[in-house]
Amino acid sequence: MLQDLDCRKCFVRSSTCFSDLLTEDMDELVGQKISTVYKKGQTIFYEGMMPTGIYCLHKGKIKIAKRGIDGKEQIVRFVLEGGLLGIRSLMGGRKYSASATTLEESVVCYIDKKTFFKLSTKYPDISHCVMTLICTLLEEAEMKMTSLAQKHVRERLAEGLLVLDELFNKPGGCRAGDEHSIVLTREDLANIVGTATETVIRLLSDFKDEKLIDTEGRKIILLDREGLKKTANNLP
Amino acid sequence: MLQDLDCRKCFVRSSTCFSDLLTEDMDELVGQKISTVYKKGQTIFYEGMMPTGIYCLHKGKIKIAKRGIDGKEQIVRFVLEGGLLGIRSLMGGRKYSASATTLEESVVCYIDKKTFFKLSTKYPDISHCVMTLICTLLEEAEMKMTSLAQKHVRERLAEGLLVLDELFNKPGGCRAGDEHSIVLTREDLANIVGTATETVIRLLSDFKDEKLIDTEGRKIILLDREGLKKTANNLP
DNA sequence: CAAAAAGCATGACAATTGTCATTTTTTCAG
DNA sequence: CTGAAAAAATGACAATTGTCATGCTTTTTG
Repeated sequence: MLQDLDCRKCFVRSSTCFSDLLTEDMDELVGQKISTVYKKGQTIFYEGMMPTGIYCLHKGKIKIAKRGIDGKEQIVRFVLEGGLLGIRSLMGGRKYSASATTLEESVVCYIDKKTFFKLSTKYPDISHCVMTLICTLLEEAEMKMTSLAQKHVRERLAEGLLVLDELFNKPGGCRAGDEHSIVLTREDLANIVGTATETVIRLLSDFKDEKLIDTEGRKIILLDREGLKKTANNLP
Repeated sequence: MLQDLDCRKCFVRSSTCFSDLLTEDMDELVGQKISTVYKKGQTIFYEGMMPTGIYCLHKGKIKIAKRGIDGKEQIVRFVLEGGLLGIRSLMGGRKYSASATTLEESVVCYIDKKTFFKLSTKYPDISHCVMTLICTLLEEAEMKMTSLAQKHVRERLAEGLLVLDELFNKPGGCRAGDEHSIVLTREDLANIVGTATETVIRLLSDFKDEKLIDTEGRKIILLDREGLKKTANNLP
């Protein structure tokens, strides 16, 4: 647990639902929230647990994944700095339907549901922000459903690489915005795209032969994003 | 267009977000809403259009489907009597990401977004109901993503039949609640499950040989739901 | 009610993808 | 920095699924 994180000075707060709070409410938030450091690979909450609040990601990267068939996991989405964890389950009044696991050392702030609901009742902007977020997630989920249902693995992998690049290397992002690279295990990639690890490895080799990507150990560097769009069968 | 539908007497209203309105607001709703009859196969809104309000389904069945690869459609969900159409797009302030098409003759009431937002601001229950609805849709979408990513077509089809049966034949539902049957084209089934029509046809023959289902023309009758659960690889 | 259209069924074959086994390489922790 | 553990790579083969072509049946509609 960390004592010295002050939301008032939090550099990701402007990109969260809590960007505009009155001083008194900000003080309450600072007093209530509990910040915790998680090491790489640690799990913040597990599928099946009942939420008692929400988590706001101060630093790090999180994967949200469901238990699938025979213990194989399905990665549903990622959360980056400034993002909320567990909001869908809390708002829907349901158990977590997926677990949240860190991809790297991360700092997470827990906000009690009582505090959160009090704030969201007082600030319509918070409710609105949460509603917009969940609507976006649903739209993305439906797009992904369509890809999974209709595209071949090769197309889905190309698409997945492009989506991950957009997500992890966006200009305002946390990392060197210039290099278009992705660092994930091939197993995680397989669990995003919905295929076997071996298939991902083989297809990545193909992509490499076709000069679409390059690899350095685990790291995948996108060389030809237009080419990837074509192989992803993404029209524009 | 229909003139004589009165929300105050609407027999599905109790199952909608508008179950409790003051008389004055109910009067306004009756005045504002526009009811339209759509014939089987007609489309209420198209993917890509900007929503200007929401639709409430008074009577009938609607499929919500996205344009996928090479014009193949992906059925994202169904809406039954009392359900809302286009709510995700309206709340998210985005274009429709899917189209809504009737599966049978249907009566749909259109509510202007101004009226809807006015009501939802006045009645927190409406906002809450909408939030819960969208959270449920997201949870379902993520489950479906996992199935599409991890299960074989055979398992997905068995699962799909069970889900459709739950949906269309629920006890309080509109149809003979006793017969567990599904009436959809094999193409629609393929577009739910994410496969080719021929594969659905072949697998349905297999299921018939295995006494899991029976068919009468287009109609599919579920004979052995426990057996279907097993072949769907659904544990409980 | 009958014609036209839409949907269903089936066969043959090819392409895609999964599985398992083994070796090599990279990553991580002490 | 180094050794153990995890991940990546590769081969061989089998199973699943998609595609195309064709004929038959059911459904729809005037």
